[in-house]
Amino acid sequence: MTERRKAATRLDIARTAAALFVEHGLRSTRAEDIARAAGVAPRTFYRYFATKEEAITPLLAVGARQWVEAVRDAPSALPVPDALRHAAACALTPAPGDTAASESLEWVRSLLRMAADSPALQSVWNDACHDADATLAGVLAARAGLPDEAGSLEIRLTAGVAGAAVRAAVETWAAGDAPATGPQGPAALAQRCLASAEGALRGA
Amino acid sequence: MTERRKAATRLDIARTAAALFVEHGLRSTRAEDIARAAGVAPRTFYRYFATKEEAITPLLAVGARQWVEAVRDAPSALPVPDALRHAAACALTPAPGDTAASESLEWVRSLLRMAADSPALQSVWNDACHDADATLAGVLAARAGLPDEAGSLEIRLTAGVAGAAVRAAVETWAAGDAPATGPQGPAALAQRCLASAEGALRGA
DNA sequence: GCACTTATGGCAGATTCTGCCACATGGGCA
DNA sequence: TGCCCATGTGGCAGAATCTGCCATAAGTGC
Repeated sequence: MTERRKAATRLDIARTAAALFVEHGLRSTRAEDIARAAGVAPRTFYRYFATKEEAITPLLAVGARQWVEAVRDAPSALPVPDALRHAAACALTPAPGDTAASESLEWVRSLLRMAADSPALQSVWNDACHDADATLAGVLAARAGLPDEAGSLEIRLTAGVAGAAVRAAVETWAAGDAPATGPQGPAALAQRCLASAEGALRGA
Repeated sequence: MTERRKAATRLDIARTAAALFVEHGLRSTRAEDIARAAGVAPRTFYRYFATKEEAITPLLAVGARQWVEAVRDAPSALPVPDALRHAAACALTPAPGDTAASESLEWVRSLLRMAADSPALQSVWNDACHDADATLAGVLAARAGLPDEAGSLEIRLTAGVAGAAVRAAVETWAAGDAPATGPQGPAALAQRCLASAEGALRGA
């Protein structure tokens, strides 16, 4: 239960940080400001995040998390490429009326745009993508029946390629003005990318 | 000419930093220590690198640079997947007797192992890989005749997939004890990965 | 050799980050 | 319920990181 509390404050801090970054700019927002606005002590902030830029990680990771979990929960009879595509569609398509999901995607867009001229934020996004690749590799390994072999070259390659495909889709969407749903939305783009990459995804 | 000088000191600092990291550990090496050992002022160090971890970037990027340039210099008649494979083979195979290339690879191995238990170093590696993807996308766009469209979804996808393949190969090699040449070397692994991913590389 | 651009060094100071310890909070158990 | 303990939190001191500013030196072109 205490785990749940920690995750909640973690998300609280993340949302607070993102809001401050968007409102006042990344540069003129200090870690102390985020902490105060989030209602925690500076020392506590640094127990959750190593740097102020890292504070937005939970917001960037939520989509990836849903994707990976959807892959885990996909019927094991489904071929890997299909499981990846279906999971991406689920994770990146906000259900009509689900404002939380839509707003989550819009936050990602705002943050990615901000990251365009901030190496530190860009780095956070890179890390988030890499973490997603790593956990996806673990899920694919489990799916393949391998006990703990997320380190296998084939698994790593598949996870990396799938991750690159979804990443390209999300970044392309975020760079434009298309709505989160529809043919230019992240889900649709990811379908196309994963389809293009299908040949490289059969290896797992 | 001043450009060349700057690149030289940049590499100097990088080598100094890597040596200190390996010898005394990342934690107990301060930015000031690196600066002194490299013969520059701390203030100058921070003009080259934003953080002490970032100082190793040039060492991680040299291989990627060679790969991308080999792709650029490949005959334009060569299909993209073949160009990528051939370039990877050239960039990751140290010529017999070329101790510089071999040692460069060994440095990468040491640094990647150190990065295994240092989020900050891992982040630097992620950034290096992403930079490589981005420049590769530019080269592929030029190859395809597109004026400046490194931002096209297809190009980005291809570069991302190719980058993921080579990255998986290099990381797998670095995690093991295989020599830099031979069937378990990075070049050979990259060949296999790029071959597996070939289906996803025809899009450009 | 002379002007000029540009890199470097040094210093002050803001900010970031960490170690340490005391306190509070919340979950488990009698 | 009431106590106990594990654990999260706050506060403070201090180290390390990072930046702005200006003076100086180095090197670049005329």
